[in-house]
Amino acid sequence: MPAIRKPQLIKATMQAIDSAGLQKASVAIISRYAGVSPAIINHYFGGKDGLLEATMRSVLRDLSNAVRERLAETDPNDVIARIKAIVGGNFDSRQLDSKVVKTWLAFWSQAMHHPGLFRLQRVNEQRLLSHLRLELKRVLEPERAQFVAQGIAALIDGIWLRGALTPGGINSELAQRIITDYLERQLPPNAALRALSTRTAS
Amino acid sequence: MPAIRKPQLIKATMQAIDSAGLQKASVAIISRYAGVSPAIINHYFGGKDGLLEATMRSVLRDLSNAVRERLAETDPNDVIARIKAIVGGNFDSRQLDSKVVKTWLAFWSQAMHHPGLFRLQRVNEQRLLSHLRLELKRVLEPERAQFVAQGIAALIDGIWLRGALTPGGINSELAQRIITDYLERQLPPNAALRALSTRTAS
DNA sequence: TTTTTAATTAAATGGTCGTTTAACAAAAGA
DNA sequence: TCTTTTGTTAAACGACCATTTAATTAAAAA
Repeated sequence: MPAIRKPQLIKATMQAIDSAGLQKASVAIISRYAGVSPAIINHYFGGKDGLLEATMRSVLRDLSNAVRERLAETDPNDVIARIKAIVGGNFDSRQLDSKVVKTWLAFWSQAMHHPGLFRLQRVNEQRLLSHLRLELKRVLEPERAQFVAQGIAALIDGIWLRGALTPGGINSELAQRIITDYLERQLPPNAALRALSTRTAS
Repeated sequence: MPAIRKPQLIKATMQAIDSAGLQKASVAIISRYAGVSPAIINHYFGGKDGLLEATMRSVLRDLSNAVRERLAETDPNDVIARIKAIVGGNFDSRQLDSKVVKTWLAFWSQAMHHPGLFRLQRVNEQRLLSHLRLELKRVLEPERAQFVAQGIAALIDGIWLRGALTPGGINSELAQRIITDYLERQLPPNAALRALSTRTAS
């Protein structure tokens, strides 16, 4: 099993979805993008369903990797910076090309009626929420942290959703400005300082 | 042409999408939900595409009607109340059942690759934005109004999107609380008063 | 080099798709 | 009532679908 084939087919799947839509992304079209025979999809993924699930997994993994990378190089005690890192990871330029955004939306819609994709989507959604809540709890009361986390998550997904239908795609800078602005108006005036002093006191 | 058929088929389409997804919503399945023959779809809508477009148009029309109704019975000079009316219309209980939300999302995803649906979606999106901007301009500077309008629109769509994958569906009360909270933190402290006094002075 | 295994494909299969055609039923008009 | 129009359907059509089979090519092992 050449290690090249799987990523190659996943990329071809995204191209097919980008240009024809999930509806018309048949194994014939996908394999044509990959320059291989249709039968090979069954050989590597056990069927079209397996390929689609792998493709969605790939999109979600890349996204959460972008978040993880940014969190890793952010001061563990700078709450505001950490939330901005989470947001920034969700608007990482590598993830914002049309191919990825359209695939993401197509799968979100598909997940409603596909248990495998549904579970994937849900796990990811919960992880985003809990990352946000974890940081927010250091500067807000727990229930308030939950509330704001939901607001930020809705903003992220809403901007992605609208970006999928905007000719120019997602405006990463504007997106982060909207969310940062939301965040700053939710935090107490000196939240950054308080978070730091809490740490030094413990 | 019995006037009953068209709405009947549109409703059947939403039922099919709700329970099987747009992918598997074939004319056979849709017509079975409507209790008629598959051929009748071509007779009334000229083809499956016509039915899908009519269904999307129906969903979007119902939504903007809900907004219009609420705006009509709101004081034209109470900016905050008017924005809340727009938001409330987008979370009207009549529009929030699974059938409608799933159909909405399926079409949003579909619109990316279907010029007819794309145009529909885009017109609606712009109308929401301009309704919001119009009101916000009375209490905020124009560019700030545009900024906040985008934030509110993203929150609305993001909450719908996330609601489509939440087992319990959209929590209308929480949704409106999140957006109202956002709005109030964006407005100057006495925005309501200022808007009113502007009117009485003109 | 020969043999064996792995990767790939062309072709065939059964199924479902959306649409069309031609026949049938029901209602409306004469 | 008889005729004509309208609404509806069953059946057939060709196209495309995902998947399987058996044959072919390429790589690895002997």
